[in-house]
Amino acid sequence: MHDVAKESGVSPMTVSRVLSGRRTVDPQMRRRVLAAARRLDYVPNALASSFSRNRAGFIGVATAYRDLIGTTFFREVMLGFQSAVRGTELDFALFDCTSEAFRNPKGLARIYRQKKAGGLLIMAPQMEEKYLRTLSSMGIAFVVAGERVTDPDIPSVCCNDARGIEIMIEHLLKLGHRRIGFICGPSQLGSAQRRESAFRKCVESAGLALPKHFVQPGDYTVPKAKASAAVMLKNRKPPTAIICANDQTAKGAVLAAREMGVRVPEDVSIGGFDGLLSPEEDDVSLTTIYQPVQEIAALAAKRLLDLMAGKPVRGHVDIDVSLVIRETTGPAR
Amino acid sequence: MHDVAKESGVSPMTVSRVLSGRRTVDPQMRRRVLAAARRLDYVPNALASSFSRNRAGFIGVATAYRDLIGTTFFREVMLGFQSAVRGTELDFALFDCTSEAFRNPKGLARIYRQKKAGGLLIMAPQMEEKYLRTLSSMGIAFVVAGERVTDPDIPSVCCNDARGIEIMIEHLLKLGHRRIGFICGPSQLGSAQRRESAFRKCVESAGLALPKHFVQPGDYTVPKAKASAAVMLKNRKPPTAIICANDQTAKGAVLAAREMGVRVPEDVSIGGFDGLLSPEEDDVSLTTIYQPVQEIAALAAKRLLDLMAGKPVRGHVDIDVSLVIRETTGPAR
DNA sequence: TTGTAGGCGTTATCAG
DNA sequence: CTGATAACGCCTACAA
Repeated sequence: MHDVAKESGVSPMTVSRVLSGRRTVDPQMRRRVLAAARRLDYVPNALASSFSRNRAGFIGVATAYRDLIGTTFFREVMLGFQSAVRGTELDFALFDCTSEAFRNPKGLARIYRQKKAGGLLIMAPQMEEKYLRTLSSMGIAFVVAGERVTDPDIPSVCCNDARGIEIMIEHLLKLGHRRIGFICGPSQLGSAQRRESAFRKCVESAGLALPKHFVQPGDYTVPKAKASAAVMLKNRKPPTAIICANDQTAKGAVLAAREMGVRVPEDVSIGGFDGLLSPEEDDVSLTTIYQPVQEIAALAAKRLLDLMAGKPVRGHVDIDVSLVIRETTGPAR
Repeated sequence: MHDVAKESGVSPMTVSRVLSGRRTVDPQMRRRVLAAARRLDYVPNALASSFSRNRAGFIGVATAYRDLIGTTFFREVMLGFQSAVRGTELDFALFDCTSEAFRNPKGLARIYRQKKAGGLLIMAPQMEEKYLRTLSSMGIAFVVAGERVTDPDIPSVCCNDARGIEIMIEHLLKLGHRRIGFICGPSQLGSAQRRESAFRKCVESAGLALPKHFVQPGDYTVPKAKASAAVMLKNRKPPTAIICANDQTAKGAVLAAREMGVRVPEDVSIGGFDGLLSPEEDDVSLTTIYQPVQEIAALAAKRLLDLMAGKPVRGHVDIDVSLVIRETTGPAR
C-alpha cells in the first residue's frame, strides 16, 4: 500500500480510502491511485484489513452438514445467499457444525467470538429456541434461515408452511376430495410440525373426517413414505387424496401407489410440499406447494447484512408459497 | 492474551505457545495457562493470528457453484474434505466461482493473494490445464479434486475412469454381451472424455463391433439420456447392453426402456458410473461403477494440507473404483 | 478532502 | 524452555 502511495504521490491513507471505497475521495486522485495500484499489481491484504477492522470478511453458514449438503434445498439456499452477498466483499465460510456446535451454543459462539465470521446464517431445522436465545444474548449477529423462530428478538425467515397446506387442501376440496390423508415429516423438525398441525386444523375446519389411519408417520424420505402410503392405501377405507409433508415423501407415495397398481391421480391424488424436485429428472410429476427457497435465503442473508451494518433487524418473516399443479392430483373418484 | 499472561504469571508469548500448541512448553505452565484462559473465558482472536502469521485459516473451495452444489457428488466431496480437515484449525470457505474466476486465472489468484484462503481445493471438471499452470506458476497452493491433470507439477486426485469402464465391460462380457452401446457425458468434461475413450478402446480390444448408433451423446442428465437411449433401443439392431457415462444417464436409460416396454435387464442391461444414487430413493437399482468420492476428496484435502505445510506434493493420484452389481445388468439374451 | 499518528492481537526472532 | 522486542498492513481518530 505504501508503494502504491508513493507511486501515485499521495498518502497511504488515501490509497486505503480509495480501495476500500467507503469514503469520498477526489475523483482525480482516485483515478491516479487506481492506476498506480494496477501498475504495481497491488492486491490489498484482506487479512490485515479484517484484523484492523476487527471483523472477518466472512459470513459463516452454520448447518447440520451431513444432512443438508447435497440436497436441492441446500443448493437453493446457497444460491440465495450468494445472490444477496454478491457485490459485497464478503464470502461464505461453510462451517462444520455436525456435532458439537449445534448441541452447545458455545460451539457456534466460538466461531463468532474468534472472529472467524462477521455474522452467521443458521440453517438449523431442529435447533432449540433456548439455544438461539443464548446465542442472541451473547451479542452474536445471526439470522435463521428456513425455520420460524417465535422469539421476536431473533430474526428468521422461512416459508409459510401453514398457508401451503391450506392451499393444498383447498385445491383438493375443489377437486371433490373429502377423504384426505397425510404423511408426516420427522416430528422433531419445525417444518414438519407446522405442516402436520396445519393439516389437522384445516381438515377440522373443513369438517372432514379423519380416521386414525389417515395420518401416517414419515421422515422426509422415499422409503419411509412408501411404507406409510402402502398402509393407507391397503386399508379398506383408503383416502382419495394424500398430502405429503414434503416432495420426497410424495415421491415415495407415488412409487408405492404404482407398485400396488393404484393409479395416480385416477385412484388417489397425491400432493407434495417444497417444489424442488424436477419432474424431468425424477420420473414423478408432482402437484406440490412451491416454496421459493432462493428468495427465502436471499432475504435471510440480506437481513444479516443489515444486522452487520448495524441496522435494526427483528422478528420472523414469512415468505409466500404457491400451488404448482402437475399430474398427481385430479378429481376425486 | 495479556490478561491471561498476567493471570497465570507468565509472558504473553508463553500463552501464545500454549494456545497455538505448536511449540513445547513445560507441562506445568501449560496447565496454569489453560486454567487461566478458562477462568477468563479467553478466546483467541483468529483474525489477529491470521494476520500475524500472514496466512488465512481457511481452505478455499473453488468450484463451478451452480452446477455442482446440491449434487450428491458435491456432498460427498465436502464430507471428504471435512474428514481430512477435521482436527485442524482450518475451515472451509466456499467461494463464488460461477463466472469470472474460472475464466481468468486472476480470479482465483486474487482469492489467494488477498489471503482470503491459505490454500485452494479446486473442483473444476472443465478447467483448462493452461489455466492451472498459470495458477501454479503464481505460487498458489492448490490441489485439483475430481479431475486428472497431466502436468506433474500440479497435484490432482480423481478416480480411475478408464479402469472403471474396463471393469464394467469385463462384467458385461462375462454375461455374454457382445453388442454394447455407450451414452456419453458432456464432451467438454474430462471425466466424460476419459470414459468414452476408454469405452472405445475396450470395445476395440475385445473385438466387438461398434455400429455408429451404439454411441450416443449425453450430458449427465436424465432427460437427454432418455432420448439417447430411445434412439439406441428403437434401432432395429439395438445393443444388448448400454454403458452410461454416469448414473443420471443410466437412470434416464432405464426410464426410457421402461417407457418403451423394454425390460431391464432381461432385454437390455444398463450400467452406470459413480455409484452415488441410492436405490432406495431412486426407484432404480443400478449396476454401476462406484467411485469413492469421499476418499478422493479427503486425499485431495490431505495433499493440500501437506502442501500448505511445505511438504512436497506433486502429480496425479488415481483412486480405484469398484463394480457394484445390482439389478440392471443380466445375461445377454 | 487529505494527511499524521498510533494501535489492533498475535507471532517470529533472537537472546537468555 | 521462556521472555523481550518488533513487526505484520491496515484502519480509526483526529488534525490540518
